[in-house]
Amino acid sequence: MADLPDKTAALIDWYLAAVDAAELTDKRYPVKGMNVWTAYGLSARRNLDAVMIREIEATGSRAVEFPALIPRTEFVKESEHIKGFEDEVFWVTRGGGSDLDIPLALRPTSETAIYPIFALWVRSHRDLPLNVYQIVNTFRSDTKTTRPFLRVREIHFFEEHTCQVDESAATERVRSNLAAFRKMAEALCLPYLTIRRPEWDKFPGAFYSLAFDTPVGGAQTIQSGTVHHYRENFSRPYEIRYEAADGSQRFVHQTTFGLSERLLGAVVAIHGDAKGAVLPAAIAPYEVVIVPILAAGAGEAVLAAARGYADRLRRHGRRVHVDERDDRPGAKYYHWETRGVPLRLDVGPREAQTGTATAVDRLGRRSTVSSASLESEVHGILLDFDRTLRERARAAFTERFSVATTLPELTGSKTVRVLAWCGKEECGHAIETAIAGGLLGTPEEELPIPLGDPGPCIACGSTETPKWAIAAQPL
RNA sequence: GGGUCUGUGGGGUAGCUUGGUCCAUCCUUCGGGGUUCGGGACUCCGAGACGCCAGUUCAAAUCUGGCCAGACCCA
Repeated sequence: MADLPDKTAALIDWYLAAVDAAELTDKRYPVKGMNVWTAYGLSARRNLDAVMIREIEATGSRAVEFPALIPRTEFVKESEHIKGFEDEVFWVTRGGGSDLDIPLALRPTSETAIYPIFALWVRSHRDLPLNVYQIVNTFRSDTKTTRPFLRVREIHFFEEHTCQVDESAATERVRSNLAAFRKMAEALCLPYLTIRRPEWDKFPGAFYSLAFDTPVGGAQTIQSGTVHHYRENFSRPYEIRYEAADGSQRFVHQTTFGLSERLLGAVVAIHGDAKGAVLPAAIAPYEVVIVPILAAGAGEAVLAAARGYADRLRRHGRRVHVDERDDRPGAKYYHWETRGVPLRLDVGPREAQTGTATAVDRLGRRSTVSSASLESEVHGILLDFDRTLRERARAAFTERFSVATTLPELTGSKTVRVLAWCGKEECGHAIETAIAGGLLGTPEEELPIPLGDPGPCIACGSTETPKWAIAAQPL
């Protein structure tokens, strides 16, 4: 079995090989940026979806689904939005043998599909807030190099769209989304920083955009989600109005919250090691794989014990697989380690006889569990596994930021950089050029490294309105 | 968006300049058999490819064009 490329030396090469080896996706489909979801990968994705659904529904959001095709006439109503997306929209221009009178856009995102209908749904302040989400595929004709999960042209997209009575209610919805994402990231053991994007990089049409960025090594980050405040930018062109209690007609203030399979990519990139993927229990297709060790003569008793353990764990809601393939145990260990399974239980003649199992978690920690307390011990091991993953990722997270005080320092940077920025766009672009990446924006929360007040702008030296900002390269 | 390059079994390669000797080769993968089974087993038998579509030619993996996919560089 070929070893993976070194993760610290060549992160992207490691990532591509690790995703491939874990069989999370098959990238041989002959359309650029569109990959096949394998059974294993789809299972992980559905578990990820379940985490999103659980946390967003806890905040009162309900699932809807809108069509994938949007008439050009609706698509073009908000000018900033169109400018932002027109270069990457796939158009459907023919139906059967004839050209369509009105071309149909294959949604790159769903504002323009949803908002004409929101205008029908929202009549009164009693209809508000309107909080709905959908998990659908969206399409963007990205011209850059595509990468499984991180940059694809068919995106598995979670998008919440909301309508609120006014700006402050919308701001409150943004905060609620940030809190929901905090819980999702907790389940994925994923550290991140919430960053307010600069004006030129916000979502097209948004009032402001907040993004969740996770440093993954070197100066590189993965943007794993965004929350946008739209104010009335869309409700005006789409005429989403309501009658307030005082009888006046008002436009709603809107927000959106977007996530995608990038989260899965971020999880692989953050937790994976030299053996391959490492998946937190919340999204692992199998939380536990049982490997029966079928030494000559003891086969039946061993298999019976292994299957018995699996049944009991399944009754407790665990996702369990018994690897009964005719293969040697060592080969099976590597197989499941590459796929990131959190916990392995070995059951051989010894264990079958003593009523135990040998537990080895994906971090290589070994213990013996006894049949009598199987369910609770496995539960405890998985909790500890996630906790350790979280702590390990958090420790690495704090080391992935460093302060830069001059532009030349940004060149060839080995970490994400924290720097003082005056807020001017031209200075922002100078910073982006220097780091050969992006100015992610200004952090919305405390940074993981100690900081005083920001000094003069790293680009122009102005001391008027410097703020701490983050510069990085996209993976 | 512009440019350069690449595409050979499931994965990695040789062959391409100068068309025929080539349906090759190694490590793996897959199917079957046997010996095995507590950290990537061994062995035997077998399967499997020239990105796609045209063109040139007696003859195309090889030359030409278009398309698709991928990599890198520039904007």
